[in-house]
Amino acid sequence: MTNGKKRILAVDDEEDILEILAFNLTGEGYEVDTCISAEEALRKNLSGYDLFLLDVMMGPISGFRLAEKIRKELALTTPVIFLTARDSENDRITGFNLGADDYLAKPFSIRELSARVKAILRRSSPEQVTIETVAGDFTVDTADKLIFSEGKPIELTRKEYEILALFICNAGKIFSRNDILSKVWGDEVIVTDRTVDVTIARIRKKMGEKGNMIKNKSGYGYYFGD
Amino acid sequence: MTNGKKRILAVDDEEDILEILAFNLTGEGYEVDTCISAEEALRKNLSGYDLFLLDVMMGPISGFRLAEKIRKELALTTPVIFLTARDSENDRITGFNLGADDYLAKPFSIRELSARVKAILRRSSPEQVTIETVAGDFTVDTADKLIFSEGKPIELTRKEYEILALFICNAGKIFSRNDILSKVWGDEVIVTDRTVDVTIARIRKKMGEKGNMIKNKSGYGYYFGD
DNA sequence: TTGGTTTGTAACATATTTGTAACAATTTTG
DNA sequence: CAAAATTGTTACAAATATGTTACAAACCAA
Repeated sequence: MTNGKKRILAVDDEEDILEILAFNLTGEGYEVDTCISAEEALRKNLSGYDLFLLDVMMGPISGFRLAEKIRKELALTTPVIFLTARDSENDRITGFNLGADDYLAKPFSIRELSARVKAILRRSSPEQVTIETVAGDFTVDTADKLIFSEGKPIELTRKEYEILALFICNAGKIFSRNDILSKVWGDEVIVTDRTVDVTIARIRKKMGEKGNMIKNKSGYGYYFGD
Repeated sequence: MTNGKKRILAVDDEEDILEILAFNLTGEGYEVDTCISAEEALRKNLSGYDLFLLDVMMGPISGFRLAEKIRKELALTTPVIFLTARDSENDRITGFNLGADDYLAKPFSIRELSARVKAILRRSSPEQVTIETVAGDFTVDTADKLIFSEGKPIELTRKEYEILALFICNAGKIFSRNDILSKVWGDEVIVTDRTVDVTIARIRKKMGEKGNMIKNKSGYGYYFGD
């Protein structure tokens, strides 16, 4: 997990379905890989995923058998959602015995898909309430997205908060503009690297006197601290 | 407007049983929801119920395990009655450790059922009159599902009540639209996240001058208080 | 059923945040 | 010490996010 995004592997023998899944879930902020068969999936490193979406009916190895292999041979507890047109009692029972966390009957609506995915992922990773404190009387509250200076919150927008939190939690470490761009903006978004400068100027202003805690090392980047 | 009816959630993998439960308890003046599996129940917002009726033997997640999740993961103290054909000493112990408030062995008579339910709800009611008070003269009465501002009740619908109660009981904590959706609507309901905005607008309006106690932090979500 | 209430959606109006470009100030380098 | 490169600052434009309204759909009690 490079950027905090949840990784999903979708396995289905229909190219169309894979495209729909990938397109929509990527849009929801997930990182989506796809496989056209169970065999292809088994050649991958499956331990890096947070969720599997498996078609039940495909090729020689069904979604059920793939799930079984994942659970038993690879000993993974990663949640699984089965995609299926079938809805008989028999199928459900087979699926649940294999530890299916949910079912999605085709055809499914995009909303239903993303709701189920969201629900499963949330359940498997409870929210964390971290409170980190750093020198210079700065406190970062990652739950409420607040940064305090001497006990008083600084009014920051989202990007501003993300940058300052990054700095404070890594005080002293120098971040190049590209580091900041990829960590705060993500890798898909393309903005001028001067945007970073402007955003930092805005943070400094909101920090008042303490604004000079954000330093610049010419030619390298920005960092926080003395 | 929220009515004062007690809400019961019945979970059993037999459709027939669910119908019997729903029909009879509704007739007794309760509001009854049903789920055909523990998985389905877990996708709901479970904090809004006053009693759970759980079948012990079902699917991959038994009633015992469901109760465990309710107690531990969701941190709810809502009373639980187990429905079971089994009656061994072993089962009883497991159930009571999980905080079972009663047992009902299948087949059970309707009279027995409603007597047990009434007894449990009466017993748990007094303690359920949780009254939490927060700054700004707001009081939440979780038993009657009422919220008072300066002693006077605000006329809220169910969703409105749930959101405002969530906010007041967690004053200062920021909730994203997704947080609110999954806590108030549950994970099985699929609605646009803008629905949250509209509902909050409605709450604010009903709160009158105090409406601005519900704040928004752009890009993050809503919270109550300063 | 019926009519009233609640809830969900879409469309539009505002407000806030973010991105860019231009230019000023500073630092680095030869 | 200049010239070049880098960084700081400002004002404005574009993109996002939120507030609000009206109406449709779902729900519920009689």
